[in-house]
Amino acid sequence: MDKVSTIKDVAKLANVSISTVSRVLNGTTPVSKESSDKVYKAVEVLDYKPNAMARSLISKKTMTIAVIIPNLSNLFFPELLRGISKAVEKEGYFLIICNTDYSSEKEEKYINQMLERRVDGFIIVSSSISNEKLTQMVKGKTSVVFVYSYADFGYNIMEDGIKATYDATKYLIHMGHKKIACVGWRFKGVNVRYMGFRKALEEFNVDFRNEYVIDCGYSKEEITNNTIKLLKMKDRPTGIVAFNDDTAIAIMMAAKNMGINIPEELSIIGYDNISISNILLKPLTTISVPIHKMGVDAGKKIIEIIDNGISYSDTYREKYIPYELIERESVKAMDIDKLN
Amino acid sequence: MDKVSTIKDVAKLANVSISTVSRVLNGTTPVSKESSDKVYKAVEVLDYKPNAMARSLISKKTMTIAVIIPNLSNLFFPELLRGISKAVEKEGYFLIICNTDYSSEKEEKYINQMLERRVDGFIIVSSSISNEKLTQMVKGKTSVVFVYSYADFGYNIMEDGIKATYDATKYLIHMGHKKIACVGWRFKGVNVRYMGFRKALEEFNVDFRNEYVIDCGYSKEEITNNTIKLLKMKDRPTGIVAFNDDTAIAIMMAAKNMGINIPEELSIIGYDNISISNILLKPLTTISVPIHKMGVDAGKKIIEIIDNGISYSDTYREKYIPYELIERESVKAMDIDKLN
DNA sequence: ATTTGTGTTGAAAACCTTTTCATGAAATTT
DNA sequence: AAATTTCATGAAAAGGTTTTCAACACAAAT
Repeated sequence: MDKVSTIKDVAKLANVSISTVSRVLNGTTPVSKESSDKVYKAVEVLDYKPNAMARSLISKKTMTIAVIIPNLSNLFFPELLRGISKAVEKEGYFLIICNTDYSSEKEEKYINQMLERRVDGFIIVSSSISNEKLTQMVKGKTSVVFVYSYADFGYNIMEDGIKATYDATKYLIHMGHKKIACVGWRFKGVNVRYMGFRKALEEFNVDFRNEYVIDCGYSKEEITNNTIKLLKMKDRPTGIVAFNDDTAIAIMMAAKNMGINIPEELSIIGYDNISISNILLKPLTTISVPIHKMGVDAGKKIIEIIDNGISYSDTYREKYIPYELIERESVKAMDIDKLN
Repeated sequence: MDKVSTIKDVAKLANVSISTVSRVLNGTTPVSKESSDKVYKAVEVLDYKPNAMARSLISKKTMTIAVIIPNLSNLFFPELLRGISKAVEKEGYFLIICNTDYSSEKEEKYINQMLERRVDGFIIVSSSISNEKLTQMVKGKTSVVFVYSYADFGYNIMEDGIKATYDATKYLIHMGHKKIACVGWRFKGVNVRYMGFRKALEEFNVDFRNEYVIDCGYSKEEITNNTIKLLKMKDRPTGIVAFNDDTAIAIMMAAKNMGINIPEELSIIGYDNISISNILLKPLTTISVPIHKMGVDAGKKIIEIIDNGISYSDTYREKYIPYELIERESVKAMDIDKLN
């Protein structure tokens, strides 16, 4: 590679001091036309590009935001990313992407590395790090916006997940379903979606069955395998609450391969309303969350926090993001005679 | 925010010199156990994190790769990104994402900014910058891998686009279609997909009609509008070659809304085989390209180039990426009696 | 007892900027 | 004409590291 030139080279070629070069390039102090002309010419000739790192070292700003995100396969995340990207790029910030693969070790490692890079802020999506650890690692050290994370500090963005899943489950119940399964992930810790699911069953007196709650993490294979197992049960469910659309889609595919018709023989309700959910084999009935807008909000917010040096020492949330249930074609009312 | 501590603070607290701290942290030179113990303790107490920028300033490595990508909405790109991310993260590199929105001005701006940031390398996807400009901007200055870009220097990754589109079109022809449209973008410059399309028509003596070539850029709205116009023609095509799956999907949706059945009344063949193309309303027949693998390849290659300081002054391509035509359900053989 | 070698260490230069401070010249005021 | 203000400029410090060089203490070899 060609040697890249420095401000020194420019100064020498233009026959002025380093400070003068800096001044004309940044417009900080007036400089004589004569000098600035010489500088511009030298910059042109040398194709000089100021070293952003040296600059950041002084300004203590990197114009970089780290996005900690579990995965890029579930379309939810790229869609969110798109929103974030849109919001921050117009303010001149850049995004550095850290793919955690749902691993808390990786997440921890990446957060530390980003801290070393002195990024101006973090957008942490679906964190899998414990609250204590999170507090110890980032609280008071940098600006953070959490999306779908349950941190007890910092700015938090998400919808009311309990209520939303409650609504989804209620919908299935109201459509006459009595045998309702849920498939999702991370049932050990706090799981708002599971909580909403349980709450609805309880409130409407629908039997809860342990064998109807399917924990399959985030891998397509596991979802497929567990779904097959679930649907092979002698007394299989007539409705499934999937904790996200990605899962719902995998379930639909598994059902299709088993020759089970949706929604005639199996109803599915999803969660997220990712952009493809309405162009599927069977358009998906789902909880719609304004993904793109959430991304934009997160992007705007992190910049606001950075600029104003706000620090949320307690959990802060302006309000829950609104969501809505979108009826499409993956859920069917149970036949009257089949009820019970 | 808390004041972040520097190597100086550590040195002072541990009562050793700066150099010693650096040495124990980097393991460059042996240090007495006594000293290193003190250093580790001080690091712990101060929660010291070395400033990556100061470090890069010396090492001249940022461990950062810029990905210049036109868009995040077309699923092709997140999928590619996933591959790139997978390949580079295991080598300790991070990705900075630059979303150009298909605008060459933005692309230029971002490339320059990334040059200022002294990223170790670039992966430029579907560039819309002219060859001369590209040469002037990056040739010899940094490591680059191009994906789907037609640069006459640097490492280039893509499949044989002419042949692939030729095959797609040929397929439609062999299925008995005589009235074939194509819908895509950027017809002014070099457009390999268009070239392949034309070549097939010519070779198999199928009428070429100017009103059957639809240029709609990359926006869903334009695709939808132009498709509606196309399908409202008195003598509308029976088959469409879409230059990518994203476009094919938009066409399918438009057709659906017009009450036109696919494939009975209209056949569509796509290009890319993005992961959702087989779970659509009508599973899409398409040219399958190993998107994820291409991403991985691009990631591996850029690191190899960075590490070995290779510089491809001419276009270099190991070989064209293999592709295949995947038959699904969006194309139908024309009825014999309808032929002609 | 002198030389040679080994193992630890600190001072200072280097990386590339921005910014403060001081200086000197020119222009303005008294 | 002297005093003051304004303007343009350069030298040097600062930002936080790594690395080179020199120095020192001590052990080993002559």
